Amino acid sequence: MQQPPPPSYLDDLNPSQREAVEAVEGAVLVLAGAGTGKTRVLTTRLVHLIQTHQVFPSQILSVTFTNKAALEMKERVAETLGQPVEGWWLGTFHALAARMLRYHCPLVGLESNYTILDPDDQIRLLKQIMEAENIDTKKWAPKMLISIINRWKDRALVPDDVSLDDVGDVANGKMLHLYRLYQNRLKALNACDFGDLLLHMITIFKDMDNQVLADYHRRFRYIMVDEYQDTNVAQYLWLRLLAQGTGNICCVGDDDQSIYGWRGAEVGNILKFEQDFVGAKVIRLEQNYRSTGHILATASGIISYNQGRLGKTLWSEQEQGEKVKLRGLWDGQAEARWITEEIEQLQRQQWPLSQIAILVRASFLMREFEEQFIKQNIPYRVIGGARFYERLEIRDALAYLRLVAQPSDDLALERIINTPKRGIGSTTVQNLQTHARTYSMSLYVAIQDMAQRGELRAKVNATLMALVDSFERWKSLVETLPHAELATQILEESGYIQMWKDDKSPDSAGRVENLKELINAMQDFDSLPEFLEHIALVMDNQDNKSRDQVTIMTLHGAKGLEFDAVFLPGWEDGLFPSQRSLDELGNKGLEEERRLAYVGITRARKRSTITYAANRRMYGSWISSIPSRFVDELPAPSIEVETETGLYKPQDKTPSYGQTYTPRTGDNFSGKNNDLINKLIQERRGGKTQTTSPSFQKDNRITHPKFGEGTVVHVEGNKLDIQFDAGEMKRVLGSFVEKFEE
DNA sequence: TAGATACAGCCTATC
DNA sequence: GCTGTATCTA
Repeated sequence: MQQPPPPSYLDDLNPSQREAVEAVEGAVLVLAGAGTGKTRVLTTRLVHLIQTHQVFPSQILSVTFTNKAALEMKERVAETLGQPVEGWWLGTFHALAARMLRYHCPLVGLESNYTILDPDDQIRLLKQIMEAENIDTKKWAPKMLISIINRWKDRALVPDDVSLDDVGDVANGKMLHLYRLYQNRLKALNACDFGDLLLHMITIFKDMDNQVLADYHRRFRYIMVDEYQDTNVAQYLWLRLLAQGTGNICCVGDDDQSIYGWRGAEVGNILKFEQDFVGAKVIRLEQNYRSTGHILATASGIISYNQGRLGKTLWSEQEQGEKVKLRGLWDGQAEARWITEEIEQLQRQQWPLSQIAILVRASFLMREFEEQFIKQNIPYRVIGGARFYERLEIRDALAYLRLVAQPSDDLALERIINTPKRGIGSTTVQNLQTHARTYSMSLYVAIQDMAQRGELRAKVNATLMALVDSFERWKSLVETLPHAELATQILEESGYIQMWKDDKSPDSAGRVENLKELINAMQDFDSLPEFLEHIALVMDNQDNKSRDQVTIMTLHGAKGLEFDAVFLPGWEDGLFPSQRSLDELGNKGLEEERRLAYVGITRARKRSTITYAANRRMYGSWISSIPSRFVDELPAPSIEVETETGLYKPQDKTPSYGQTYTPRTGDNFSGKNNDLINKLIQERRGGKTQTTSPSFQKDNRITHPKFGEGTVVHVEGNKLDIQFDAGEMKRVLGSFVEKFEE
């Protein structure tokens, strides 16, 4: 018998890629360095399973971190196969867990129409609990405490699992108690948060009295995981429980690109893979197809300073190319100006703008670039910022819909009970909450109950009964009216749309548009609950990458992407590596920052440029910095230094980070000339117009709305000491006074 | 109840 | 330097 020829989809793979594709049985870890064809391996492997091993797509579970990654995989597989794949379990950890939980939620005490709370709801809920427990929400920020709970959930710790040593004196030693109360509240609200989606499924899997895990073992023959270095403990356990069936699990990742430790990712998962899955095969993808030699050498040079790596040696057949440029500049504005000039030069040399990116450590750095681009008329797009479903008006509209779908959703009711304004104040809401708590009922029921007992003031009673009547009417329409029409009706009858139409602020028109877009999006779904789950788990910002624009984004956002030319500004100690990471996580934090640098440099195909500024405006005051310690780690043979004299001499580095730099009061530094630009930026972003408050100097004449006219005698940051003409000497904030032109 | 003033805190960001 | 929120006052 003759061997059949190997399938053609294997043709373009190098030996290690091919090995990774063909190793279908058992546990496999594919260590895929930056630019080594990771996505290609994942998609080809799936095609291989389906075509050569005759696996049904419904027997394959593929997990990603983002919807974008899932979508990309789906598209690429369809492309290779020539048709879309049906029945494949492909999605994010949370979407897949939610899909499972819909079936099994009664096992953890939830009804199938449970609500998935967003991070904002989580905070509000915890805050309420803290207030009820008399814990000072000023001393202990709810935002901070909820992140402790989230980290516990990342580690798959339910309240019973949390050890007392873990708790410390946070929230006066009541942290664990708060966690318990929080979980109880969620159950009472028939809700769960993102972490619970996985945690509940793990609880169900571990319970031997049900057959749930055994059923999934029969169902899934092959499991594939992308970005394994970003998994947290809960995700690892979820995967491991599922993989216990056939033992066929293939994880793809790169320990050098682990940059999400701060949100619970556990690099240990990838480092310990061989111990966790006994007999695991480790395959390294080391041939880089993306970057030129110097870029690769620079990235490798930096990352080699990290300890405890699995170790990979990236190599490439590409030419050495240009050296990585390094440039120091006077301040953030000069930096933006210089990079803009570089980009204009690339533009003249016919580099497409869509292949140029500016990757920043923190988003406040983006502003300076936007200003320059607007000035120079360079088209750009900013990735990041508020997502569609995070917008105020979308969240309000969703609250109405959530309440119709699930009347016990107290958080939704609180959100809209006085939006639009109905004359229901915090006192009324508090009374309702007390009543609801006393009788263990939802707020919605509490309204009806209090009304019946005649415990509400006549005016409030009338308003609330009208609201309840509306909701009852909308609820009765859920089954009969198409939900997009129902949503339109709700937003009109509640007066919510009208509220924005009447609003005079410049962004209200945009908000009305967004609401229309929301209703449009609803039409693609069969039911209201299905839509609500989609919006919580799957809704992505679609980016219009078709146009020829420079991309401005964070380093985190850039992982997985590539560009011809990449600019990496802000390489200053304290900013990058970020002081906060160093303070909070020490060497671990430093290494994660270094991996971020590695991710940044390896995004570039042909040109990589690193810059730093001696002075930068941060939160309104000026900060002087020294170049990032990573600058010293750049391998000299691959670097071309282009530094203005006097700004940076490696031998003569005087640590001055944190010192305040007194700005020149000239035009470059005052907010004066930026008013027009601010307006332009706001227009593009669709946001409201912001006013730049003028900077004040001694002897400026001012007016204050309350105290009248006066003279500035002393300036301290944004605080001014003013001698008022009426005789009084006062210290006021600059934002409350106006310059007075005589 | 709602508008005005005061003031803290701010990185990265998926679902 | 902006924004969200806590607190005060009409």
